[in-house]
Amino acid sequence: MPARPDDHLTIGEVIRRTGVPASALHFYERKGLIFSERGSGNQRIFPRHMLRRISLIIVAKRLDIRLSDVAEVFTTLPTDRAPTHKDWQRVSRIWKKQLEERRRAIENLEQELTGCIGCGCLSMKACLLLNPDDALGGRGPGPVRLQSAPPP
Amino acid sequence: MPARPDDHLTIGEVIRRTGVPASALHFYERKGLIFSERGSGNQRIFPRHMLRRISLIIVAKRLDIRLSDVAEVFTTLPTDRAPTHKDWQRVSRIWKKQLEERRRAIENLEQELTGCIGCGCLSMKACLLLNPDDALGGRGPGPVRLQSAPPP
DNA sequence: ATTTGACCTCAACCTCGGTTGAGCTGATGG
DNA sequence: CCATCAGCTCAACCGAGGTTGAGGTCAAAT
Repeated sequence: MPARPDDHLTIGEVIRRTGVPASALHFYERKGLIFSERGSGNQRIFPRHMLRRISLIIVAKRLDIRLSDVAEVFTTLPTDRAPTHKDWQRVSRIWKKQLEERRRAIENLEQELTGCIGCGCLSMKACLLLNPDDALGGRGPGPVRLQSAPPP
Repeated sequence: MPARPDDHLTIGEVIRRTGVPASALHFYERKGLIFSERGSGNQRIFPRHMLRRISLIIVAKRLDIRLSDVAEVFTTLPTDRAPTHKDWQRVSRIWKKQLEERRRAIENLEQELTGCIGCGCLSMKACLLLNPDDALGGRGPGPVRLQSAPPP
């Protein structure tokens, strides 16, 4: 039973409370997502409010948000205390928008695919599925550049 | 101007028609998604109908379908001729279902997140966002195992 | 005769989100 | 005195989906 001050946790305690393994915590620390002080023997000592950040990382993982995006919103979070309810609302609304975007992208693909199921042409020059950002039509007949933008 | 028989293409021709770089074609071949005969100097000679398979791969990429899934549906495709319209319909309906599943998963997350924006507890033992497959409640009070299944 | 172009193979490298293992220290208990 | 545990660092590895580069071959053009 470590006689830690009540607002600091060892990595073992953090692991028990969050379920996040040490290797991942180390990793997050290296990425600057979380941070710790160090104890007498160089052990990590986490301020208790770090649990909140870790919760946010766990949520982000569920939402398939990349850690770099997490890092970005984390720059707007206080480092010396737990994020407030308002902080959470801001962050979660950002992430909700990302979800919405993803959903809309999928809905668009569903539309396209539905249209193309009946067609089935898969023509390299005419098929919408094969030519996403299709500016096709302004360039007259003939072969059309695929996949990459025209060179400048 | 290579005097190829009209139903066979060099890799260069395939690249020009599909926009897929040689490195990717090599890769797809190693993965068993496409195949080629070899010419006098060991060059790949692609049967023309291979363009259809490549189209399917391109579509799958747009849909964020993994190559292993593509490989799976490809086992149901003819290897000696182009897939028929029916083949395409079967495959595209499978992929459409995958899109639907993904959309529904996102919709669920959106729901959860919306619920949690107001709450903001992010409690390690009570928060739905943090405890996905929550069997919570059958196990009484006290700390609840996170992330991993209970040991057997 | 040689240079160019198209093609080949094989091995190494990249990102992302970590995991695994080797080898170390420092505190605690018997 | 020594074992054990908790923690540390650093380097290597995984899988997905390729890309990049070195070095070799072959045929056509100069």
